[in-house]
Formats: sequence, structure tokens, C-alpha cells
Amino acid sequence: MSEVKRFREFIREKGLRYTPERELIITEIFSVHDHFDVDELYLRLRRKNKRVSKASIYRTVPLLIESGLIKEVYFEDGHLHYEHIYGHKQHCHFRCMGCGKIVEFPDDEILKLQNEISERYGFDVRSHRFELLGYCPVCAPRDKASRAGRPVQRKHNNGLEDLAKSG
Amino acid sequence: MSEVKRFREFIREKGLRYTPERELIITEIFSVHDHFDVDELYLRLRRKNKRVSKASIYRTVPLLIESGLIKEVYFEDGHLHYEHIYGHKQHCHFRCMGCGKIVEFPDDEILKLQNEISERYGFDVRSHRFELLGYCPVCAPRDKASRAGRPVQRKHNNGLEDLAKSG
DNA sequence: GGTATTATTGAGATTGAATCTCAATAAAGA
DNA sequence: TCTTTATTGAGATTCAATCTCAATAATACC
Repeated sequence: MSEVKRFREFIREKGLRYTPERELIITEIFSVHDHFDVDELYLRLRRKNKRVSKASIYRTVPLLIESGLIKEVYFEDGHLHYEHIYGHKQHCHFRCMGCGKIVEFPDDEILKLQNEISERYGFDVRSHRFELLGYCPVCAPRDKASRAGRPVQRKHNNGLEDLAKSG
Repeated sequence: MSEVKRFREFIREKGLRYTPERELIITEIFSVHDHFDVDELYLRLRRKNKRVSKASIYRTVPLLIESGLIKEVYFEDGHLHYEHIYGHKQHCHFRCMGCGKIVEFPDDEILKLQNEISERYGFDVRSHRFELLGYCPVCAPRDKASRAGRPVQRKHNNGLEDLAKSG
């Protein structure tokens, strides 16, 4: 089943209304396999002349999480980042404390562990977050700790500053 | 070596200055073995008549992270939460999506996994974050998905509202 | 199809965590 | 003790996220 269809069914089951805005959002999110954040998603839609307000995106994200289509992955640069769950293989993240780079890597062990723990403690585990923090091969040799715990970076200019004002 | 001493050495090695404010902060953090956030830490200090501005706490936290004494654990209720690393056993977190409760549990497997992965990919791994999301035994039976992806909760009143203004 | 009900939308206002500014202060070395 | 300059506190600022509310439109019912 497509993400769109799955989302529509979820919305209907909850007794909510399936709107064009919600469809634009889910479609755009799944049009690219990559992490995203609200502001970025808003700009992607604007570039395609799809007008959806940020408020609507902020209101739709929790529904997408609840429906199991996406999940929060990390809080970085002063805001939350999300990624697909549905239709994409389970993976973990390595974050370089030197350059800030995020590298995805598969790990099937984690899933096994998740199941073990959920049985051992009686939790109904729905998803997980496994992140390794350290230095990538490029940053590792020199200056190992210099940028650890660096302050939150405000978002850089992405060439769409005139669109960046909310809607 | 005590956390305080370790922090003092870290500060000195970086060529920074070891101030009374920095000592108050590290001492207060390690006086209780529990997660903390900036606002809470500020209030704990105020209750003891230790006057340190929030700005100083915000400036000290990255230094504590860099020195390996504490780490970020999760972003919840609109702000970051931290916990001790130094002197405390490695553990993971389970977060209940129903009631928001955080349960710590030990897991030695994770450490093994961390080492394997760091060798396999050539990363210099310094710490990790492993979090399971789902429903605790109390919340699990009924209404499994109702509060997933709920909006960020603003901090509740903690009985010190008159102290809560910054300094 | 037409109509009523009410969830949803967008725009702008608001909140609050985190950061920045800057003058006053004080840590550390000489 | 004196000098240099990192640090502090207070308030201003930024911006992600939320809230408000009137206008709109999705759905159910006829």
C-alpha cells in the first residue's frame, strides 16, 4: 500500500478529514528518501508552487508520526528532524561531532535487541532511536574534541530567503 | 578523580578560567543522580541561594559535554535534557508515548555493538544514545496510539514561579 | 445535488528555549 | 600588585513551535 493511501486510511479511521494540504505534505515527504525538517519541507513545496502554510505542516507532522509513517530522528541546529519509517529499511545514525555530518548505517542487531528488551521489560516497543556520536575518519585524527557540544547552529541560507517567510 | 577536579583540569587544559560559577554548576549537577535540564538546574541553584545566571549555565553545558562529564539525552517538552556520564553506569532509555515516563535500563549489549560498529566503519565513537519508544505496561493495553506525536508540552509549574525569571 | 455541521486552513500573534551583546568584573600570569 | 582578557549578568534578540480566530471546505445527511 502506498504511503498516501495508508495515510488517508489512518485519517479516515480517526474520523478526521483528508484535505489537499495533507495530501501535498505526505506526497512531498515521500517524494525524496532523506531526512527532512519542517522549514525545508515548506520550501520544497513552495518551489513547486504548492502553497501550504507552515502551521499546517506543524499540525500534520504529529499525525504522520502517530500513523507510523515517519519518526523524529534528532534535534539539531535548533529544531527537530524527521525521517520515513514506512517502506524504508531500518537503520541507525552516526553523527560526527567534528563536521556535523550524519551517516546512516544498517544494523539488524538492534532490531533483535529491541525485541529482547521489549519482552524482558514488558514494554510495547514501537520504534527506536540509535545514534552514535563521535568523529568521522576525516575529523578523527586532528583536534578530536574541539567542536563537541558546539552551540546550536541557526539554519544556513539555502537560496530561497525570499520564500523563507512563513505562510 | 572527582567530577569537580576533572572539570577543573579540563578547563585549565583548554586555557580557560575556572570560576566559582562553573564550580557551582558542576557541583550541583553531580549532587543528584538524575537527568536535568537548564531551567531545573537554575532553580535548584536558586533554592540554595547560589546565584548563577541562566546565560552562564547555557555557556557551561557545552563545556561539560566536551569534557565528557555529561551528555544530551533527549529533546522533550520543548527543550534539551542532559545526564551524567562520568561515574555512572551506561544505560539506555525507554520513553512511554502514552504517559511520557522515562525508564532507564542497563544494556551491556549496546556497548559491545558500539565497539563493533566503530571498528567496522572506522568511526571514533565517543558516546551513544539508545532510546526505545512505545508504551509502558500501564499505558499499553488501552488506547495504544492516542498520544503519539503529541505536541511539545510546555514546562509545568514547579512551585518556584517567582524564581523562574532569568538572572 | 443541496445543506448543515464542524474540522481545517492560513495569517499573524504569542511563547519560550537558546543565543547574543556589552559594560562591569575578576581569574591568572608576570 | 598590575595587566590582560576571559567571564559574568542583565536584557535584548532570534526563531522553532504553538496558539488564536475568522474564513473555508470536507464529510454526512437529506
